[in-house]
Amino acid sequence: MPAVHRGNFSNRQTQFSARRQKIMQQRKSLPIASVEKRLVEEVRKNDVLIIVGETGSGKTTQIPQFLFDAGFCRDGRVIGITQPRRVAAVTVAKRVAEECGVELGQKVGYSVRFDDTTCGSTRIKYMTDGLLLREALLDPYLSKYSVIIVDEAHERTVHTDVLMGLLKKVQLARSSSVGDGQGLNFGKKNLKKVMMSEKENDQSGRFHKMPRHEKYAPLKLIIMSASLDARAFSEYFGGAKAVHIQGRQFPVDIFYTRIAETDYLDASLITIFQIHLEEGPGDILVFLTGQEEIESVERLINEKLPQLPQENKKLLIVPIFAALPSEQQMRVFAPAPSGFRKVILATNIAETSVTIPGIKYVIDPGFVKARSYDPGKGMESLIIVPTSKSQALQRSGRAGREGPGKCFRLYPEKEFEKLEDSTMPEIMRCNLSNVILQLKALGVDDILGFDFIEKPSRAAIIKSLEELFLLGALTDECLLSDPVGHQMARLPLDPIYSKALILASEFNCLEEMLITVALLSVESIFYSPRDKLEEARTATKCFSSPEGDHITLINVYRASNDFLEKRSMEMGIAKTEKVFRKWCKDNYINSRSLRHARDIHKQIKGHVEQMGLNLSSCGDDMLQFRRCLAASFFLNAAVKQPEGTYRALASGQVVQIHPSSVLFRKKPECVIFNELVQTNNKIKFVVVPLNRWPDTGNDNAPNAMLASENNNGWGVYDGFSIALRNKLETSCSPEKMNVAVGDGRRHQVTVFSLDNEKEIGWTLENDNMANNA
DNA sequence: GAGCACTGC
Repeated sequence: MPAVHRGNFSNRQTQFSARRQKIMQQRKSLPIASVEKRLVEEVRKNDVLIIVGETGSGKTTQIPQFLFDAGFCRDGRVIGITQPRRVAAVTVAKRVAEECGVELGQKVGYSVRFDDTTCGSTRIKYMTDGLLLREALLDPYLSKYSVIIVDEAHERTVHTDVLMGLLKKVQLARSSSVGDGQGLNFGKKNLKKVMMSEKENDQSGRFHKMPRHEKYAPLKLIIMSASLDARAFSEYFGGAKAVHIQGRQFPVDIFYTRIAETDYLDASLITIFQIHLEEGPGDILVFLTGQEEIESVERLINEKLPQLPQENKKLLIVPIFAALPSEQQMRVFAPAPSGFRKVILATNIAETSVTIPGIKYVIDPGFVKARSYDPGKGMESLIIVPTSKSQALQRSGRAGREGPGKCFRLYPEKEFEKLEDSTMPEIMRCNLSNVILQLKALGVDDILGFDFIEKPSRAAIIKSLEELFLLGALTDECLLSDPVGHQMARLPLDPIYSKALILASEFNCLEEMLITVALLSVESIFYSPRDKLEEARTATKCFSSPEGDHITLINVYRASNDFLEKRSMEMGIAKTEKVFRKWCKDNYINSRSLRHARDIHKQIKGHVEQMGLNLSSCGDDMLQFRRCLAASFFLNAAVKQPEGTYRALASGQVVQIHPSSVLFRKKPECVIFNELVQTNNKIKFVVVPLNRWPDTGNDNAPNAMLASENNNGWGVYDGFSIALRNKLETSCSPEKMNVAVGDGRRHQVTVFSLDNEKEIGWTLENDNMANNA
């Protein structure tokens, strides 16, 4: 290897200082630079400050540096900045470390799940909002922070919403009514009162005043938001002051159609060609609602393209959506070949998560596929709905990042005025079980009285409280149970998965359950592109198990493990990584999803080991594992009906097994499922991974299924407990069962024995359950 | 024999 010449070195020095100088200039030219003094002054004067910063103002990178320079990190305290997304936390931290001229992970660092670069001397810490929530579990007063900045608050993720409610309490606790160091006690409520009283008021959320405690210095809060939503935040924080910072965005001309379009896909197609033929150079970004639309528009363009004159055929179509393998996603960043115009067909991923360079034209049909949750049916749905005004603004802004742009909204201007101002916050349309479990763990006992910026419906809260109760996470008084509730709250998983792990420890199949919940926690690991459906099916067939999807998933995981172990002994890590991706590709497995599942597996394994759970394997005894699945997922049980559909026991909802399940044809008598999804308003269903009900039994652990005629009861009788909707629970043994029934009505209950799937009748009456069989 | 936007711990 040639020696490094002195000349080389000083050359690098020069390059380095040239870069520093450039960074200094860039910093100074940001719109925010001129208001540094004023901003710092406002932070000193106000405990809560709302900062409305337009795109390109530099607020995210500059404000933490201003506050650091103004002395907000004295005495080793930290400025924390939260982001809704990992990429943002990582990239912004890298940029700020460079601007400060320090090594990443020292004065400036980031912390996201699976990746923490911070150390004891970190003073400016970028992180995801969910991670700060987790931190609060260990340190309820967030004592090391002097300032917490919640960035992108207008996006209103569940984490952001919960965080703001929590920060409001922490701030109060750290200034006037400081707690006694035992956590934030916000008042206790009795479960029965909570569930039964319809006249709850919101007063109960105020927590007990406690003597002033000198231990904690006051906490400054900064909420950064886009303009439309600033007022809501200000009101929530008692009329907090809002300041506005100019951005640096190029003008975008907005065009509307004269009349409403009946077919927005067709309209998109026409607009694409219109821009291509009539407008100057620049790439086009089209917002569509999903993979299916993207693929069909791509096909339509390619069909029309040959009809164009030779000189106009230079159009490059690039799709992007989250489920697309990373290598294909990367294609959007590559510049189009000379003379070509790039047309990017994207889902919402291009709205905030991915910034694509070179966009001059945006086509916005005005629709989005949105998830919502019906607490009554316990069912999620994905439905195409109109965007909100702020979403439309966000989309059009994508055309003005590098120069003036144009946005074509495929609806009339008067329709825009009718749109909602902002998208409904996620917390209003999701299952709250996880949120509630975390709040309980943070010492918030009265969920109905919690000061949410926007309170979820009472029905949704009650439903989730009930679910947590049935899982054993809450006591009769609606407090976190010990140890189960506390253990569940510690695990970064859906509560039902956490419970499954705890039970698996008793069933001696924790290793199998760890693999299962890791894989259930990620996006599907099976990748089947439409044009290669048959090949994909053949490839995945060798993993599939007649015992259900859960066991099929375990088979894939074990196969990938075997492959990795064998290869990593033969070759280095880098090479292993490469052949691993090849292995995934050959088997039609999404390597990104599998990698993600492996990360989760590793993290959760660490947690359960710390918790002292019994990390054992049931080996090839899958019956034991299926018993454990039945006992864990009893809330998600369904039984076959005469006509071949299924009835979900918890809700009575009629559902069907999704064709992607290995049990789709088999149609076993009883199943447990992983999710219930309704798509596009039809009487659909989707029951993803299923476990076939065990068909051979074991006298010592007689698992059975309970289903009452009027859908009021459900549960799995596993020799330990029966859970019944409407009044809950009791312990029992096979011989003697005492089931408390609050409404005093007679319930006809059917028990499906696992031995031979035969039915045994039970009558449930008041507090007694008598065997009818 | 159908299809699932996007994040996050």
